[in-house]
Amino acid sequence: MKEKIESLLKQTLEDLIHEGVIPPCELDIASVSIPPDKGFGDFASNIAMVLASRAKRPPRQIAGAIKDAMECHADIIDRIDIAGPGFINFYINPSLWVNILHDTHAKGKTYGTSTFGAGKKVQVEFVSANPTGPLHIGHGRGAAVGDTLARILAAAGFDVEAEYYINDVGNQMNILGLSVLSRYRDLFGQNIPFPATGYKGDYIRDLARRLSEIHGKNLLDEEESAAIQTCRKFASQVILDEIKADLDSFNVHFDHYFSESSLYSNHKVEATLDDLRDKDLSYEEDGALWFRTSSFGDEKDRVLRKQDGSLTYFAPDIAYHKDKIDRGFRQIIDIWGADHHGYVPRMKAAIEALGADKDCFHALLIQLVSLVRQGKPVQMSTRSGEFVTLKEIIDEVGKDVARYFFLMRRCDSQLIFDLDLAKKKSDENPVYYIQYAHARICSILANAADQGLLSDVTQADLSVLATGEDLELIKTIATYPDTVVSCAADLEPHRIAFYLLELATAFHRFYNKNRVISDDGRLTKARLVLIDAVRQVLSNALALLGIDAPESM
RNA sequence: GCGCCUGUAGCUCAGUUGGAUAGAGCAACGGACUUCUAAUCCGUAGGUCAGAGGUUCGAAUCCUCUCAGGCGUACCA
Repeated sequence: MKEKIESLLKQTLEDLIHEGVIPPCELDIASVSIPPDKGFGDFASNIAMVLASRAKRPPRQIAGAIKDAMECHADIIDRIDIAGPGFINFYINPSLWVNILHDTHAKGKTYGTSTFGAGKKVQVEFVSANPTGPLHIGHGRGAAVGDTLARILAAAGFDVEAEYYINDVGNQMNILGLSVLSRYRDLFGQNIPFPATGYKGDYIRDLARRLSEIHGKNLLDEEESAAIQTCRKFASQVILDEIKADLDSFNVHFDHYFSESSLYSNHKVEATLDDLRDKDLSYEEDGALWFRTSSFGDEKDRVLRKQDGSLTYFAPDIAYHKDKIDRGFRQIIDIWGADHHGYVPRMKAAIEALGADKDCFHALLIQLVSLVRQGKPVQMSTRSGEFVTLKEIIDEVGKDVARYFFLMRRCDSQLIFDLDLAKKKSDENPVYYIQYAHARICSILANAADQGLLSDVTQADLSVLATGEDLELIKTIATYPDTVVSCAADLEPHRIAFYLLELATAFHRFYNKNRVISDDGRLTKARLVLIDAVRQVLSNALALLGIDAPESM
């Protein structure tokens, strides 16, 4: 609908430029928006004000010329007003609005999808937590955002891949092995001081216990490095399996798990380092190998290989992103915790140095989540083992509430997750408000089915819906496809959460003021079509957030 | 010190990328169930958009400075 008005406006502008009424300009500036108040029509354009200084004529006069030229489209536009400093307000012919419902019905689950990103391969990489411990609440936000963003991009027509990068190489994995071995020895009375940097969570003791069930006390006799290896391998495998199970119960799905160690076994790290050296992008200094990231906007050069000969985290990460580029992704979206924001310039530099367009890389930074229980902040730290796991959150408040809470804020705004609030099954909880709207509709549809009213609704005369709350509902349904596109274009999934509230509100208001099933047969049929469309859109939008749409509550 | 994010109603947050009288939810107050689910609806009240300058027809939005909170500033990951 919006596009229709926009193209009409552009066409009119072109004609007026041709006639010399207004000076030449790019047609792109002719955009149409939904006004803040219903009194300003269905759509509005500020084009006359934008053109005013260029045309050296008052905006209202230009608006008048545009209005006169557009009034011939009476089949689409009911009325055109000029308001305020020079806004052009369009009132759409109600019979056109009503047609949206045919569209919703015909498209069903695909209503809201588009070809916006057609033909473009994008990758979203998220969570990517080290397999050194269970996922905690901070990972939960990244998981919900990443998974939802992937769903939104797919709905907008992109060819999307969701990927998890497993950091299964490096020092923290040895610390994990050492931590488990230490607890294992404890079980057999060997009291060796626990490593200062070790992981202290109870899950480490569980892993040690399970290891003892498999190996008995055999690991005590092994050489320490071999025993650490055994512990490490076992622990990371078990933990990764648990992470996958947690993600599954959170309705988060990945197309691909990418192992860091594969970069080594396929010699990709080596190849990348060679590549950088051959292009003179790296150099030796002070016994270390440096990458000239400062030539690409970073504030200083970065170390690839340390003095002790081992590689930094950065080195394989460059190889990893080179691999992403080689896989043909037009957009590479990394979802990171905001505490990693200092890492963005060097990754961008790396992308550019690798010869890719630096704008193809987006680091989406997710701000911190702090947990509040009974009004008090819950302290968390992975190393000390004091953290609330994602699994605990899901068990406590449910998957749907947890996902919605993570998705209802802009990513760059810090999130206070109030556990007591999340558990309340009341007005304070927006998730139930939205799901309740869906359940209510299902209930009405079931009633209608019992009365045999659903048989010939496709022939319903929808023109009876052209007023009041019925029309408001239709207009809200009509904005859904645009909302999905804007979320995909701006990488802002929270807008779907707000859209759902808006649609649920419009429905509840409609419900309280009107009856769907009434003595008026024509109106009943039309309204059954209407609420089924609302049900469909609620269900589609909830699916983007990975939240269930219950048929009864 | 430098860099990034945030600051909007008592609380939690939106604000379509510069547009019209700044909006929701919760909390407060007052109403609505003989009716398809009251986990709902309607009404009232609530604001120096942290502060000060600037840019222009027009600023919560863009620029500069100040203040406050968070994060970062590794040859850690």
